[in-house]
Amino acid sequence: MVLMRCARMLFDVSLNRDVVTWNAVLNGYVKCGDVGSAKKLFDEMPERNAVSWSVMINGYVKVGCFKEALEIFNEMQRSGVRPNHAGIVGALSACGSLGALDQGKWIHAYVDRSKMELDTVLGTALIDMYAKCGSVEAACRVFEDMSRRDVYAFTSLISGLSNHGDSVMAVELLKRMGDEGIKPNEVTFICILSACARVGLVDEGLRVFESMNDVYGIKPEVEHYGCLVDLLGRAGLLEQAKDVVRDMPMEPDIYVLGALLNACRVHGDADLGNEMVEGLVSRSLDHSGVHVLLSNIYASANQWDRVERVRKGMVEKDVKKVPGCSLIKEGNVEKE
DNA sequence: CTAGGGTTAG
Repeated sequence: MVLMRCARMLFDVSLNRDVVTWNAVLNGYVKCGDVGSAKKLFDEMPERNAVSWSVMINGYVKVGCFKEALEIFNEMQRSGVRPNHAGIVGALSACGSLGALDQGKWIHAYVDRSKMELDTVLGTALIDMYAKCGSVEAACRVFEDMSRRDVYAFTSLISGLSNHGDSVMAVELLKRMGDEGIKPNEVTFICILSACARVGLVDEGLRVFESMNDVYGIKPEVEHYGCLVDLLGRAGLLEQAKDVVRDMPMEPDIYVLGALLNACRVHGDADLGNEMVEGLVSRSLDHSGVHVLLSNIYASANQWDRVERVRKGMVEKDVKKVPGCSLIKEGNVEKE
């Protein structure tokens, strides 16, 4: 933040300001997450090239303003500047988040028409866009069209297949990665494990979890334990899920416990849910989502007096939580 | 080659 202000001052007094320099400052604002200042500067620029536009597009994507990102992309088309790979990738990512399939298809056609090379980054962006827009078939086609596939491309398709319930294909892709000599990473395993959890492929999921360390040399992190607890919990194997939480080599985080609580809700084990929440409070782990889950557990078990107690406790805790939350957020921003 | 780009459970 402070560095950015210094950079801006230097920029303002410098005499030799070409597009490259303007873009560097523009990019500085975007890196700080300050798209507002970036847009102001962008509007003042005497000359803009493809990089200027792509920085703005990706700046909006980064802060979740996907509509604005697509508006900038369209404006770029009107102004006659040809988009570069980065601009296309940013626009595709916005399409995926908005579920804008038609716009995404148009961009795909544009990529083909202008003979842009389908490299791993552009290919992954297309796979991701199609998968998020609900067209897994198109995502698969792009995947096969690519001349080279890396771990991002594989993981993106695995995630897409998983979200559409095709977990068997997702696990098969893990095997295919081996055939193509691509090493899965920690993100790949999160996608595979959650694919197995979704459709109840318990044995397959357990095998994959074991293989992480044994075959691929990747130490499971807390996120992977969260998937494992979810896998067992959804299948109704509450005791095994509880054992995992007890024996895991690190402190369970809110998602691990959330997965276990959710399993309690689905399988109607209000007592285990209650036991867990007491554990949570004693370790001062707190999250409003836990209270929502807990009250759903009691509701499923027809224990309405307990639902009421959770509701009261929630209100109290949420009031206490507000200053703490804002402190943490400010701390993070100040680090920049 | 440059200022710019892709995957994540709940």
